Amino acid sequence: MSPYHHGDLRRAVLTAALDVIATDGPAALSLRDLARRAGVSHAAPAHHFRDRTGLLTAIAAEGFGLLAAATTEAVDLKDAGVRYVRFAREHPAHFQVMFTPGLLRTDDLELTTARALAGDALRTAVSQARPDADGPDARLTGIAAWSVAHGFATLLLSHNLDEVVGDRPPEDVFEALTGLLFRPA
Amino acid sequence: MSPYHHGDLRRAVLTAALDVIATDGPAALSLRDLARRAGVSHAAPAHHFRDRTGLLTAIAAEGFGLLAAATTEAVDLKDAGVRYVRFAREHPAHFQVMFTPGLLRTDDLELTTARALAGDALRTAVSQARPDADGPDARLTGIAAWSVAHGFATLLLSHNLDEVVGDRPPEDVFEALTGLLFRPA
DNA sequence: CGCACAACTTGACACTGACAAGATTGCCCG
DNA sequence: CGGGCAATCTTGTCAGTGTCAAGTTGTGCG
Repeated sequence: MSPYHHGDLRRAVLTAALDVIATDGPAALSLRDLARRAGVSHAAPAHHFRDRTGLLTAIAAEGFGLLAAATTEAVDLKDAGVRYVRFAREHPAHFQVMFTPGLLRTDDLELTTARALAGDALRTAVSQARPDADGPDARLTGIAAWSVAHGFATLLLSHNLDEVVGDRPPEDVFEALTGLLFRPA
Repeated sequence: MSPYHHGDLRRAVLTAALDVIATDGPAALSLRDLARRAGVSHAAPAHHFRDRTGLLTAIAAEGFGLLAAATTEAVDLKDAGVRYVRFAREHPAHFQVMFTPGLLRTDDLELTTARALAGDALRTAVSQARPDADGPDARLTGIAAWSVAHGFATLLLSHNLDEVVGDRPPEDVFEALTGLLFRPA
């Protein structure tokens, strides 16, 4: 079961890639550099991921799995949003890659199933919050909630909220923000 | 004033770059390819943009300028949001680059001033909507509105709303969405 | 007219992703 | 227990890229 030479090269390359992406973005990623970090030859990673796109696709699929797991445990819609933001903060590399389709093999089976799983978790949270409105209204509510959480998370990771958030936990700011949103203007 | 050989190589490279980014993302961008498209030697673009980062920084700065111009004309906060979404849809390459700091020279003067200008336009729209609440509450309102619009725009460009939006103008969907958001739950 | 400067070219180097072919190692099955 | 077999990894190579240095060409200005 366990590979022989390195122990688990696949995992090693993945974590090294996540490290690079989290600090310098996906553009700074180099397969040869990852190979060097793992102490293997330059072509070894290709055997596990096929190519650069394959590696990023694997990361995205893993990310959607983690996101689905986190979201499923939410007690209500606001909690789901908080968990979404927390996921983005704790797994910035996954998050960034997940929503950059230009880097991915979008028809990959593992990726599409993981993404569907995460989508189900979100829809469940929405239907719990508004059991009355099924149909198009519920779908719009889902997009609204998703947009708020996703926008906040994205702006957070792109360092556009640094001054406003300060040293507070971003999830607290987000929670305050949602309370503001669902009040009448 | 006008360059001699090409006419206006700077603009030609910029528009070619925007074209590539809009269809295949910033990762697919190659300075040598842009030079070929413009019919110049491989090192010609460097003279105008210094390097790859410089080109992307110039695109981001231009994008913030365009966004500021569009947002300034908004009549109220909802309109500002609609314009934000429309900007993302009409200038997807700019938008994508603007919010990927890993690709940019973040301390570039043109970039920071253009970004500040766009920020002012947003804050003005927020203060028009809520002239009573100045202070931290207004800042939170600004982030909330920004998050909704930015999240919707980002999900739209990453093709996560394709089925829901269908062939309707995305701005209409966004407008319906905001109406839903500012009602009490 | 000629001169300084901006715009562009040519050439080179290190690095990268991808592919092909060979070597090594652990595992399975007879 | 041992021999083949497949997975894992290596070595070598090729085209393409970004970037730098140095040379060329055209242009406007004094």
